[in-house]
Amino acid sequence: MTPNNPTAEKKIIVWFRKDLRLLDNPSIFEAISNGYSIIPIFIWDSDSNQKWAPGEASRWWLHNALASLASDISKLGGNLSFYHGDPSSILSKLVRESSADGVYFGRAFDPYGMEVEASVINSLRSNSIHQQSFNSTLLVEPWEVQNKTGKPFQVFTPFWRHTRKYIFQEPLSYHLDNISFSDFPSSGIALDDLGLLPRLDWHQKLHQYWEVSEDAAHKRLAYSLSSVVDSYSHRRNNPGIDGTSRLSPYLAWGLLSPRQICHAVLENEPEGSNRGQNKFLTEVGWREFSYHLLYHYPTITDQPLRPKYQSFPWLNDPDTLDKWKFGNTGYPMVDAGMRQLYETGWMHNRVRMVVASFLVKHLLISWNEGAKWFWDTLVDADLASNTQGWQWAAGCGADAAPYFRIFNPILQGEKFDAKGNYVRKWIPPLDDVPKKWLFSPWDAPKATLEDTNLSLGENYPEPCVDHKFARARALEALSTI
DNA sequence: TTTTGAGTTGTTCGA
DNA sequence: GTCGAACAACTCAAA
Repeated sequence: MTPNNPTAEKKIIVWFRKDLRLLDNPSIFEAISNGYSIIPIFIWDSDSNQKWAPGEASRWWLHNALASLASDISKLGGNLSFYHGDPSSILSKLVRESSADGVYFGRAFDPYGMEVEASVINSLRSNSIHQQSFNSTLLVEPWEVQNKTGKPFQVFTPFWRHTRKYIFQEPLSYHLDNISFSDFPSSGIALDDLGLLPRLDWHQKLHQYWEVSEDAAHKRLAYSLSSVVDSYSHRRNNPGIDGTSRLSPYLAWGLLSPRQICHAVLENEPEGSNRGQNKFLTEVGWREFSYHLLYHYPTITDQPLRPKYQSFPWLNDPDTLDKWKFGNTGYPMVDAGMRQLYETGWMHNRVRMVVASFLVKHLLISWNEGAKWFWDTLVDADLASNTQGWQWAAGCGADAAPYFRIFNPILQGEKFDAKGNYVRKWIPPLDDVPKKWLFSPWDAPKATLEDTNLSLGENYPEPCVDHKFARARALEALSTI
């Protein structure tokens, strides 16, 4: 569509969704390529009735990411506008008012995002408004990959064998100075009026742990390249050190693209064949795999991928669930993880597996409960990865792991937090407890504990379940299905 | 269609 | 303390 007056400014609306960045953004690239000035907007379209509406920590991150994006845009002479409501009607109205040529946006792959998108496409089409969508968040879109029988993959390794080649992509090349923003005045509302920040101010503390901006994402990426990637295959398992990328929250709202990450890693080692690099890139692959699964099996957010798990005899035990949520199970490795999560909005990946296995197998509480809690408390909450991770832990997902794999929370601590830095950091009463009893303090002789600050049942709980008993009970429950 | 090989991240037991 | 086997047979991908 061309404007009636060729000398008039050509305008396009860029609808930011889960791609809150200026670099490597296909909507922006396309706008530049076509000589458009951009009207940048964000629409908050969730309400409390919507299933899997972003959780509290995620909204905190979103709020700050939007503030940062708005500031970056204003430095370039633009103005990011915010709207609250139904994207279809907002976009149609905005195109009319601004006489923009149309709308560019990134595609979604989660059930709700796709529903919104379908309705937007219909509504714009029926109003003869030009719209174009792009892949702005994945290396490869879920429908581009299939196995030889034409079906979606359900096992990671063959999936990655087919998709790994997509790591060799160049980020889109353009200069920020070449972006031109339209001076169309904002008809939106203030960021604060989107109501993203939780009413309780527990989120205030998150600021001390996270810098939320596109710049910060690149700083962290640079740190990962210098100090994480090469030693990733072993250091990533130790939760007491800074051995992981911590890029997940930046990826979740698209402050960084997976393509940017892969490209940066491969600049040092073009084949990506160094062990640490390969492992690191494989984690990006797991994110892709999670989206692949969510797209092809959208019910897995709530239902097990393996149907026979529908009859699993989960326990309904709110009191014990609460102990787990707030880090009071009495198992230091589990509690350290849950406390780190509640305090910082993030948990080390190794510990996520331990706490998930504990909830699902030791406590026999449904993975749905764990997924909901993570969804609400993680700053990196991502529906695809969260769903995939929890189903994996519960054994009902796309993973052929044998069912008898039950993490031993004591051994996991001894193995991966060998020095005890991690549990001591998050559970101060354990400070003086000797290493031998650090992960199972209830086994320590009374005399040993007398020399420490630890007082079981007072400043740290007794274990809420016996490991041996719980393991046997889990195997028994698993044998019933 | 049938068959075969292989599968992110583990634990326990006994030699 | 270390090491290999058993756990118990499942599901998917590909030949």
